[in-house]
Amino acid sequence: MTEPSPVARRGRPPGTSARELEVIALRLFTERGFHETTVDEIAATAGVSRRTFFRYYDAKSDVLWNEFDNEVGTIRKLLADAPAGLPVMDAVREAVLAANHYHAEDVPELRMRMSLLSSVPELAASATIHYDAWERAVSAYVGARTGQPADSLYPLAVGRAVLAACRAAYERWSARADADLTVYLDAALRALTAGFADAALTAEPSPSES
Amino acid sequence: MTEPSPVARRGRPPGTSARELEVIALRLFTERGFHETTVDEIAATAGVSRRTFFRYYDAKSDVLWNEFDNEVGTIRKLLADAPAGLPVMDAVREAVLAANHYHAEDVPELRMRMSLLSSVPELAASATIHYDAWERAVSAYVGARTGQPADSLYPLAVGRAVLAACRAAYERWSARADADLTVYLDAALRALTAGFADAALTAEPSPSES
DNA sequence: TCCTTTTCGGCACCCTGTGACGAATGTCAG
DNA sequence: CTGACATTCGTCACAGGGTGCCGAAAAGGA
Repeated sequence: MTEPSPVARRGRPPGTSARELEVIALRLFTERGFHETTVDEIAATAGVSRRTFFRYYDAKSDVLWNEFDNEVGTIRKLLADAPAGLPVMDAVREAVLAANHYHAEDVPELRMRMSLLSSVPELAASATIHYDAWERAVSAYVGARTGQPADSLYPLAVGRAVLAACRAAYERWSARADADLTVYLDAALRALTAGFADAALTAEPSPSES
Repeated sequence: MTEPSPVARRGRPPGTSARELEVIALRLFTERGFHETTVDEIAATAGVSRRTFFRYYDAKSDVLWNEFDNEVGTIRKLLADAPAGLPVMDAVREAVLAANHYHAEDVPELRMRMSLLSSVPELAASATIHYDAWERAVSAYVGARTGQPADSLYPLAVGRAVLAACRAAYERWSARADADLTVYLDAALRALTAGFADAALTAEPSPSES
């Protein structure tokens, strides 16, 4: 992501990386379960000490939120470049969809991560803090477009409701695995923009390629 | 709440109650902060041991979710009694508003609790599990009314989006304290049902009686 | 070789949460 | 009054998450 410096650095070289810890943790969590895997085991597998793990991540659960946190920056950028004439909710939907196009080779890992995040209560709880930044990215855009403070009722409600719809889409996609993630996201966000007026318009996506 | 048995019970009488622990914890959290207050201190103030606290609540943070958990039952009941002719989203909005009428004397405590729940990250994280039951109450109703499984995309999205809008209302009410909570809830839910089409319809409530 | 920089490891410590088990405190039956 | 029963409580031990502290390790640069 950010390695424009193949130049030799100064101090002792890192013994691992945030990404390596993430991959190892995801594997161990999937194999043995989240609660059954201790931070010591993750660190030991990576060949570092427990103390070092907590230098890369503030909490055990944070190790699975790397990619999601990156998505926030992507959405901010997409919203900033959205055409000013586009209706607000359309701009939001398109930005969210664009930020959720994954390469086919990344899908299996994405599935595992989402499966854990929705099935393990402790991980679901850790979501709140990370969701917050995502919501505020949307709220900030909506506030700017409507000329209201980002923390007033309308932008706040939009930001949270949009994430709520996306979470529903994530969850159904994760459970069914029969269509592209963006199909679910599009359906949920269109239903939201329609005020959930007609349930028939939001039937489950029909099977297609994943 | 449930004390239809003034008859003498059998074993050793309880040394405290869930409610007493809640009041004590709320006071200590407000005075010293959540993280700065240990479970030992709460228990000691109530005159019981730490182990006993965890017999009343599964986690330190659960102590502030008592009332909210009760609200879920109320909403379920209100939705069950909603007239079948009423549009789904209207029924949901009316049920939520009815469940959030508080006596004036309960408002200060409600404010303190909500203030903590939204300002302390650790408490915000604990919200997920409790919100889940709330969302499922709405999803179940929406699923029943639309003839879809409660865990399919549309009911799921509605349940979560409704809660999201309510949380935005809770937060603004908590921050401004200038109008009745139901005014904020009504505004947020109407904006949601309108698909967030017109921001002007969702200006902040103007000052009135609290 | 010595200095600076950066990361790492180990240790001590506090707190949350849980299981086990016996003691405390009440009612009820005889 | 006494013993059986039921329910809650307190103590203890323990695993694990998370943090502050400090010296050691491993690099580059002068």
